[in-house]
Amino acid sequence: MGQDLPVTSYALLGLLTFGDELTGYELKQRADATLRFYWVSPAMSQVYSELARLADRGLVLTRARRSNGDETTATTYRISAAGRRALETWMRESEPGFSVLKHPVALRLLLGHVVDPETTIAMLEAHVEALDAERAALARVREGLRGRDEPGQPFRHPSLVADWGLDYFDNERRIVTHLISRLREEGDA
Amino acid sequence: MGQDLPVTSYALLGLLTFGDELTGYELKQRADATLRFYWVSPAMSQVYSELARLADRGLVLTRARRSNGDETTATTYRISAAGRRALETWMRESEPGFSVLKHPVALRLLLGHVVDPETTIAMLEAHVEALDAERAALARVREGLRGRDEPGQPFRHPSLVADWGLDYFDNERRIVTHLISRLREEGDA
DNA sequence: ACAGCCATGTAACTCGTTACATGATTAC
DNA sequence: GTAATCATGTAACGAGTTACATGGCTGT
Repeated sequence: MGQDLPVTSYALLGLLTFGDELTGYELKQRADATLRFYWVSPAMSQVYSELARLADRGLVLTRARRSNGDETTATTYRISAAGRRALETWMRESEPGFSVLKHPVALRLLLGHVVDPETTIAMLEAHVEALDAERAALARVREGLRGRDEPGQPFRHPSLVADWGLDYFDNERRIVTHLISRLREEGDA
Repeated sequence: MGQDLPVTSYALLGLLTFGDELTGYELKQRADATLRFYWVSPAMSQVYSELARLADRGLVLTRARRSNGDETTATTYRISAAGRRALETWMRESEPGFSVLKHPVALRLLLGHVVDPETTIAMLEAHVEALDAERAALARVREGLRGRDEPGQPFRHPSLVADWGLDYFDNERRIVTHLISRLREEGDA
């Protein structure tokens, strides 16, 4: 039956459990706003192909929207009862597995002996700036959940995850800043 | 010339800059010990195909080891001068890009409204255990670098990255433990 | 009129995985 | 003798990307 799907499929399906009905385009935007921080935001083309597969298996239902005359320009998707069951079974019965981190900055620091110290320091400084920008983007998302983020409310769990993410960014910034000063001290010595 | 390679190729090439000569098998072990925490440890089969590609481009040099009679059972790889240049150019001239995190536990917490609170709490508790195990594995790696981890010594940078990783694990544990108590309080209310 | 966003998809391709296949050496 | 580890690869496949192609609608 519910032949196993990749995690990204379930992730997209999960984004449809917040009570609304979205176009592929809108789903991509939601993924960019949330999923991106903890998983990946699939390319536009993949969003469409995943939705097609989910529809194929009856896990989402489609509806034509905005029919002007004969032209149908948009299709919206909503999760089906079977989709909810499949998602719940997946959550309950499969192992999450451990996180996979692809951290190009850490990788390059590992190989720091290949370049001069200034290059490494500059890279870490740029990383701090990037972290600040990402943190700010997540903070805006978090703010958007205010008012519906209490226990029992619809965005309770998204808020918890966003708080986790913000804390992660704060800690990462602290570590990297500390690494920079360690490297600077070596340079002066 | 140095047609662009995927990051994983450069990562493997970088693991050969620590002054020794390894078989594919040994390189995989080194990747499991280090790369795994900040990047990915490629499958055995990919290690061999990446090495073949690197050799093809002259970035690594091969040598037959352990020839008993006529049989050659192992090939070792070392980085070439061209390989060092290519790696340095890559480090200096390409943008690292931002980290990609695939965090199945965060993803499932995001969708916590789909299952009952106990399921979510149990998942987070299992995650704490997994974190402890990973932290311990990294701590063993870090210990193995003691004595060669001072500024100017060969494992300086690997040590910095390992310290970063340990700090990350500590912080993650703290956050997740806190999330568990938040969820528990809600359950009691 | 033109830019930018909304909206949908196809095609080609690469990365990386699992499964499979083989065989030598070492430890108990 | 048999299990684990060392050692090397091939083949099939799937996930996910970029590039390409198309067109409507909205604001200036």
